[in-house]
Amino acid sequence: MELQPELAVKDRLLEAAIGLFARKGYHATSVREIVEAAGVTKPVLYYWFRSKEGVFHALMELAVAAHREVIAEVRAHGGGAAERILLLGEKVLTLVQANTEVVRVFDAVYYGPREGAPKVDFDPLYGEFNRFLHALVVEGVASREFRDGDIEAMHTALLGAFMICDSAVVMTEEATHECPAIGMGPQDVRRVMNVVLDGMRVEEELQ
Amino acid sequence: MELQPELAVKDRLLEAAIGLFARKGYHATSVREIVEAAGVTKPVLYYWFRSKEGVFHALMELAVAAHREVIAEVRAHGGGAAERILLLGEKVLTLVQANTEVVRVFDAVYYGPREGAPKVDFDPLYGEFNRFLHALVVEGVASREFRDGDIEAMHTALLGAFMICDSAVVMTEEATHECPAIGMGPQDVRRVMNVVLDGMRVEEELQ
DNA sequence: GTCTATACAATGATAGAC
DNA sequence: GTCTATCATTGTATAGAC
Repeated sequence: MELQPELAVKDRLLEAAIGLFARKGYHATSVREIVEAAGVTKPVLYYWFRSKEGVFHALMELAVAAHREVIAEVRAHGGGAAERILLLGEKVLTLVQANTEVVRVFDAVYYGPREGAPKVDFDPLYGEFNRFLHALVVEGVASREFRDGDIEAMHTALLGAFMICDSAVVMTEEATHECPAIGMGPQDVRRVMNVVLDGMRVEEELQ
Repeated sequence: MELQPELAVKDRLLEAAIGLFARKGYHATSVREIVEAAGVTKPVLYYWFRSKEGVFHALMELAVAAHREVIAEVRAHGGGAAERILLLGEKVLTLVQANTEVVRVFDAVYYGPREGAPKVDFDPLYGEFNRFLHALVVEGVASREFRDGDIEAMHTALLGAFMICDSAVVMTEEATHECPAIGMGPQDVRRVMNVVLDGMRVEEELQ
């Protein structure tokens, strides 16, 4: 008994913070709102996390763990470079789809101003994804699955293809822009990334 | 005389706001900081703009005007679909490059939480770009310059290619992610978008 | 048009009782 | 561990003098 009684309150605070950070942003969310949503009082938050920023970093750790797991799965998976690239996009987007609120929080910090925002190292999230994708492109060129072309441009184009899909999932609500007629599920990431891959594959059966 | 004496103070306030919004974000920037940076006092800001949000909307109007002009230039330009798509990417990125601070402000609002942020209609900016790009893709398919493939996927992939280049320009400072070895100028947008276009062109001379 | 001075709500954080 | 009560600070915005 008394093993994990923390989880109740701590997780309630974290859950409340996710929702509020996603809706109002980190800066605009007050400690008072978080604790009210969690049904506790201010000192409780300062007890479990050291500060408002501590809540954010606890949230970050959870996201990094989930992200690492997905990358590891694709890393362990076999198949050609193109197929693994598609699998990577598909799996990460599935993760994004299951955690839109958390992604919204990170996107806001990533694209938002650094000053005044919580100090965050995005490398375990975006950096790892990015390096893995680059390695897959290099691998594909080495195995002559891809053309011996502009590797950095290929990498960047694939990254862009994934990023726009990711955005489309997270922005669904009011952003009419992004991808007009695409519902955006894991299958759609394949469609979009395949357009890029078509420009990378060696010349034989395109389509 | 007395023709445009407003411009001095008003523009100084606007310039100060751009810098602060870009560095600290809209919400985190206080009216006090803006007026101090502009060398005036608070009531002056409330006199020229109606509120803090009024400053933001004035900034938006300037951006929309510049953006509209660039789009119109490409619209008036001749050439094939692919060449006009590349020109569009190149020109808009040049505009982005010349106004990184302003773009940072809008990116933060676009990717950031809507609640608590100034109400903004992004359609004159992103929507117009998006629709024009889509039209160019449709045009290319109709003229058999592009393959008769997945139009929405092609459009989305091109959009992603441009967006990642745009991000790379704006995020240069501390974001090691995005595009690793690409400096990102107008030429680089062509490189990246060309990878996507290679997957769209009808089968003949790839490369 | 631009100033000084200030109203008034809300913020992040803490002291100290229980 | 969780509470009540309160701190100092900062936020947007305005009244009224010049």
